[in-house]
Amino acid sequence: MENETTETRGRILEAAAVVFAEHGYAATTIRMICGRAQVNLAAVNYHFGNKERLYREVLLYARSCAYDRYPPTYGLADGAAPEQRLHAFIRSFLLRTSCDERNLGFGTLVMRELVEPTTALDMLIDEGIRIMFGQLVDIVRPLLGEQVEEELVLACARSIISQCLFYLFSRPVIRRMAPEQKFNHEDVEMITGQIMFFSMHALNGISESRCRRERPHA
Amino acid sequence: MENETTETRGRILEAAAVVFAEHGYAATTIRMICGRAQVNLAAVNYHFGNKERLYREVLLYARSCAYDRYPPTYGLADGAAPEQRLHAFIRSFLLRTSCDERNLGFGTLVMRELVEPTTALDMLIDEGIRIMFGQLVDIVRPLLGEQVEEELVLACARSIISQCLFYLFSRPVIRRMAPEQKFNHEDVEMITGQIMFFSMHALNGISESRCRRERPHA
DNA sequence: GTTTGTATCAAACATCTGTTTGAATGGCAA
DNA sequence: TTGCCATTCAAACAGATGTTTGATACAAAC
Repeated sequence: MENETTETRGRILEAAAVVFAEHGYAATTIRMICGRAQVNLAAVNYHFGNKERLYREVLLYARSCAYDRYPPTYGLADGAAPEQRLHAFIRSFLLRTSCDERNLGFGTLVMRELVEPTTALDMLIDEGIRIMFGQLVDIVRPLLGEQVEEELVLACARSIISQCLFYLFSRPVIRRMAPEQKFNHEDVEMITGQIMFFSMHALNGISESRCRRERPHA
Repeated sequence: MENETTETRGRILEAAAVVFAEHGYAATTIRMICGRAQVNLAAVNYHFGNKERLYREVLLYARSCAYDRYPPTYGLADGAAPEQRLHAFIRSFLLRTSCDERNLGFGTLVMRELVEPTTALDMLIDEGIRIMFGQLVDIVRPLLGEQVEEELVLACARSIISQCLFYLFSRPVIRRMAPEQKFNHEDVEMITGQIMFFSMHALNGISESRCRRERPHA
């Protein structure tokens, strides 16, 4: 055909991302996807083999879309200070997993995969989550001062990433308890600020208390 | 029959909680539940009407079991200090949502409901989540010092509850990245300690920085 | 004993599911 | 043209799903 990947294949991929994100793997039917993509029912099995393989390709496709738009260094200058690097990490994470249509529901797809793991979760962990968390750990380490145990760095990194995940997982609740929250770019800036505010106070406090322990009554 | 609620009904309720927690609403079949409960296929529709009404009753049943075992004041003496109250809140939250079989998968059920809301989510929010969060806010407020804006209290409460939710949502990932973590009672104590460590440093830092702003150069 | 109402059961129901099939289409090289 | 190949399509497939049905069992009430 015209392209190496046919147009039909692309339409299925985009439609499937939206439908899988909205309903989850089990509740999504191939008929929903084909209806939205306006292609024949058999097209999914022709182009992707079966539903599960389509789902795996959707995960990879949505992830590459979201990461292309919002890489972990989004809006960050070279040689920035650790605090700025943390700010950029949190902000790009929130943007990448936000409901922005052009992310193709990446955040929601991963969220669902975490809650109801399929065989695709290992793929996501090995090729994405592990790297992402490692980057955060490298940002947090210098913020905790010198000679800090790695276990403490990991615990702090978990505390920080958990605050980012909160606004991913609790979106349905927040939407009902605080409908004014819209999760647009403006809200992301504010949420980034709140997470930074809380976390930097924690990191600075931990760092200081450890200095005092090293050199008491100084 | 012998009891006001028949034995069959109870068996279905317990079996359904486990199966719904394990597979989610859509992927759970009535045949799975009845097979596990060793009752006839028609028993679900006889005792509960249909699958959705059974699911709602399961949510309420699992919640009451989990809250009976681990109330928000679990292990807390009267008149305890705010910091101890926060410790008890975090610990009971983690225990209540842990994988302990006698919680009937309450944590997992709520987690799934958050990710894929049904009409039952409103019920959970109005009768549970809102109250739980309000209790946390009341614990956090005195820890931030006097005359602090309510919006800041809410943001800090969100930062704290998000760390607790992390160990609920990310369990599948943690299980694969750090298999030594078992989420038993011992691990809960350790995780509680880590969340307290990070959060108290944050709260103290925020509280102090605001005092300094009130009385500069004091 | 007869009736009544609750509870259980095997079987069937209509519908929806993912997948397959075989024919039709259309572009392209020989 | 002819043959070839990738692609699309309507139709059908077998199996699973939630739900219903009508028969049966059984204890209590009359």
